[in-house]
Amino acid sequence: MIVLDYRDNRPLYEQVTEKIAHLIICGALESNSKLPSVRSLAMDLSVNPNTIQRAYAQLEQDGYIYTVLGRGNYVCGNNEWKDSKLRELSRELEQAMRKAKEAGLTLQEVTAMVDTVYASEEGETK
Amino acid sequence: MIVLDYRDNRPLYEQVTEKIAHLIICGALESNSKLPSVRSLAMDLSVNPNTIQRAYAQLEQDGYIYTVLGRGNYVCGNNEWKDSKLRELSRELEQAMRKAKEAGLTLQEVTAMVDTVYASEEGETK
DNA sequence: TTGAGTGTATTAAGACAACTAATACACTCA
DNA sequence: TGAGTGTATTAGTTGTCTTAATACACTCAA
Repeated sequence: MIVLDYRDNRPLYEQVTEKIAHLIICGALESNSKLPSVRSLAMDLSVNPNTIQRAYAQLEQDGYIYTVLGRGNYVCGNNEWKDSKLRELSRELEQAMRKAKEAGLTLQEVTAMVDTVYASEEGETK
Repeated sequence: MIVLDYRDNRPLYEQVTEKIAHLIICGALESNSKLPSVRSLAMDLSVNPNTIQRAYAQLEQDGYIYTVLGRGNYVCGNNEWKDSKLRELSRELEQAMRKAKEAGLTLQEVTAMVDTVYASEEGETK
């Protein structure tokens, strides 16, 4: 299911998190399907169960999966993770915008920035 | 000039940086006036000169002060730090905007956000 | 009820980075 | 030339991050 790269100097739990998130985004893991248990995946990858536990906790935090105690971990319904991520990024954007305004960024300048960012590719603004 | 707070768990150099930046922003330190030397301020605060050196380096990086080798550190001309900070925050804003767009934030939504942020106080957009 | 399978919590060891200090070096100017 | 200034190098201490070891708690089928 997953292969760890020990030359990668990022932590193991982060690699696991990223790879599983990628599988979910790609659609390789269907909604509500069961993920491998903490212990079995840990065995597969030859790491401690806590490492997988941390990755799963992160994935739950990010809205990719949900946990049922004593039963296992499951992939969230479609787009739940998308909404979660969008909300988070929107919060960050608004915070950055307020700080920039505070520092003196004018309405004209931020409007120009929006135009630039949203014109940089095809008009996929729905 | 400055009092360090040892209950504050932030690093000393950061406290020094912040307090001096505050004095400059408030106007308590005039443009082109000389700051205490690395060694004298270190003596005052009973810390190592390197700690002050690091704080001054940060302040220079942020555009608050400038250094003349062998002579000392001086407060920058008005608004130099302002421009520097504005540029930095603009970069961060644009980056946050691109990420949010990537995650699916629509043009309508970001436009609404701009309206909200820039309407929250009086129209000081010049 | 019980035991196998599951997630969770606590604690500790090792690696690593951040912070600060000690010290030596280099520049300016009276 | 020497006193005052900023700069660079190195090292010790401290704290944080990552991972593992281990024990605890929940679920469900037999």
